[in-house]
Amino acid sequence: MPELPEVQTVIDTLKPLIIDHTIVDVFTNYPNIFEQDDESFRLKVRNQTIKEIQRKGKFIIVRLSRGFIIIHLRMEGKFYVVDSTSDWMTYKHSHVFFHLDQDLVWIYNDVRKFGTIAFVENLHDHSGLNRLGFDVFDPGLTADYLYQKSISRSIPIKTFLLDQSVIAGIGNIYANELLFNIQLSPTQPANTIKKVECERLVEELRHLMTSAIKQGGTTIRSYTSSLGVTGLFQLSLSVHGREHKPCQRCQSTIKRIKIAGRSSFYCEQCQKSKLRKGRSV
DNA sequence: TACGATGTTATTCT
DNA sequence: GAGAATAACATCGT
Repeated sequence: MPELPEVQTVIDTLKPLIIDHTIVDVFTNYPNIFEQDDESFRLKVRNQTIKEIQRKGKFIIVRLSRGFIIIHLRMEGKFYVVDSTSDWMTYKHSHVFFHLDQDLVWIYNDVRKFGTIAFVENLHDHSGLNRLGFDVFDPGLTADYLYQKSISRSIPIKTFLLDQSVIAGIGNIYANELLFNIQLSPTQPANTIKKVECERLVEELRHLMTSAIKQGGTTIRSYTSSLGVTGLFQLSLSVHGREHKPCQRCQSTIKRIKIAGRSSFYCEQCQKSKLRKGRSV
């Protein structure tokens, strides 16, 4: 699935295709995708016009004339926008079909069916959105904020970075990349990270995400953004997926371990865990 | 063949 | 409350 840069790429690609179009009707062959009853979802969005598409963390927010559609692509969700006269009925793993005006079909496709779609009248009605901390690019995300949040957390820094209620938008790939870039061990407890390291974390995080978005998002395995636009950033990954390969900084061998059930790639030489008694700022 | 792994999040446990 | 385990599902590689 899409990480934040892919979500942004999907939004950028989708905007010119569906904004100002009206949803004529909605069909699904897998109602569980919806967080509510599929018939009530249909009645809520029918005859509404798509006004804007934005993002918070990895949630996609589609603003309608009245209310919002909140979409999370989870692991493998993606969109297609096709002409209604094409053979869209035959697409594999397509689960939701938004029939738009001017003979367009906006399709939600999800091999693993992990994604979610909901309609809400107001953004604060959505529990997933409510849980999120500051988005990666939200000015409220500062080193100080991160430091304060880390004080009560003994979990590995990598797990802390993946906690969407702290920072919204970091996924497994970018957590691995980020820690490699600033040379922190993924296993180091969050409450041993110094404030100056929080500053570097925030700075490098934005730099990493910005350059990934510029390159159209990462593609690993099955992901393609709408209309088959494929990201190119996977060529730029420094550690993720590079187990047994030489570290690009020191040539020693990249290791892979499990942290909180997620594959974590790192260099034992460059990313040594610094054990500290307490911590100084 | 069977099992483990895959970019995520919410829920349920201890 | 914090943190770990598990579930939702399909596919691919070992």
